[in-house]
Amino acid sequence: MSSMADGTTAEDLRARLHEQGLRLTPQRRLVLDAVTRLRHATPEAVSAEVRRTDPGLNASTVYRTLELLERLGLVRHTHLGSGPATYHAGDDAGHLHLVCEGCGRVEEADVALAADLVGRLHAVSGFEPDVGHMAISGRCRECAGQPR
Amino acid sequence: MSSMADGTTAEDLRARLHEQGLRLTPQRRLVLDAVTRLRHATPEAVSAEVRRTDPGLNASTVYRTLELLERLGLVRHTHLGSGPATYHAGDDAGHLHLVCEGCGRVEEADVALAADLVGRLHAVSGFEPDVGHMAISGRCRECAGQPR
DNA sequence: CTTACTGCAAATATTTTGCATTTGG
DNA sequence: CCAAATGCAAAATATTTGCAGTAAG
Repeated sequence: MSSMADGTTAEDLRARLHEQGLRLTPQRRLVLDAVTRLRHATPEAVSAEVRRTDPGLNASTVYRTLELLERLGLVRHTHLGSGPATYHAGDDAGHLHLVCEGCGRVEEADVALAADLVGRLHAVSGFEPDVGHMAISGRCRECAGQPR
Repeated sequence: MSSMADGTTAEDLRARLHEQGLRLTPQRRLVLDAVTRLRHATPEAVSAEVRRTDPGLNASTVYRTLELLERLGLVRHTHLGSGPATYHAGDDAGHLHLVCEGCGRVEEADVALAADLVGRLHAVSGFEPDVGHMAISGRCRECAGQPR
């Protein structure tokens, strides 16, 4: 019940680590699992999730592991507004993040919606947006009318 | 040399404050001046700037003042990547922020470039983006090719 | 065995808060 | 005068780091 297609991801993980003389530890497996399962999880949330399995797993290990997994290209992080960054599995990168200033919820939207913007930006200033990393704040349908 | 058209802004500030029974203090004037002069300044940068005039001005006053000015609609903040938020004068809001992951520089672009995206998002999910608050990370022309 | 990894505790960095004193109006 | 604002110091939050012990391969 802890994983679905995670067998593949775990193999990936092992392979990527060994390529660089690094080791596959239970902690690293747990962190990757948690990020995959939770979407848009803060380091704090990841810690809470992994501790359900290993209550002794330390926060600094979570931070170090997230950083490592990002270097390996297995997870990515985005800054959604004021709080801590949120992490998501790397193969889950193909969407825009819509952050509601009213209720704080995070929606996702197809990156294709930004195709026009990407093209224009590139034409105008040579800037190459990292679309999957883009956080757009605003108001969701429900919060749209309300004052604040 | 400390202000150009700031006389207007200072009047604005006084008026807005008095509307709500609040007071115009030298500290508040200095903070608004600094935000206007520096573009995209972190609270830290604002502190440094105001201390050039008033070395005793406390950091917590800067934080409190930035929050106040934002409530009054005179400044806005944006989260540009990992660091602290950056503040800019409110009437300076009409641009997108392009943050380069390579060199860290912040470019600005016309909000009109995002018109298509805004329309599509609204159509698809009812989401109303706050365009002036949008931070887009990616690679600027200079850093575009490079590995990382 | 060897060296990478973890846990822990302490150090940083950033922002917030309570309270006594000062000050704008 | 009096309520609002500041300065200061301590608290809260978020993240990083050094190091001694543990464990992957």
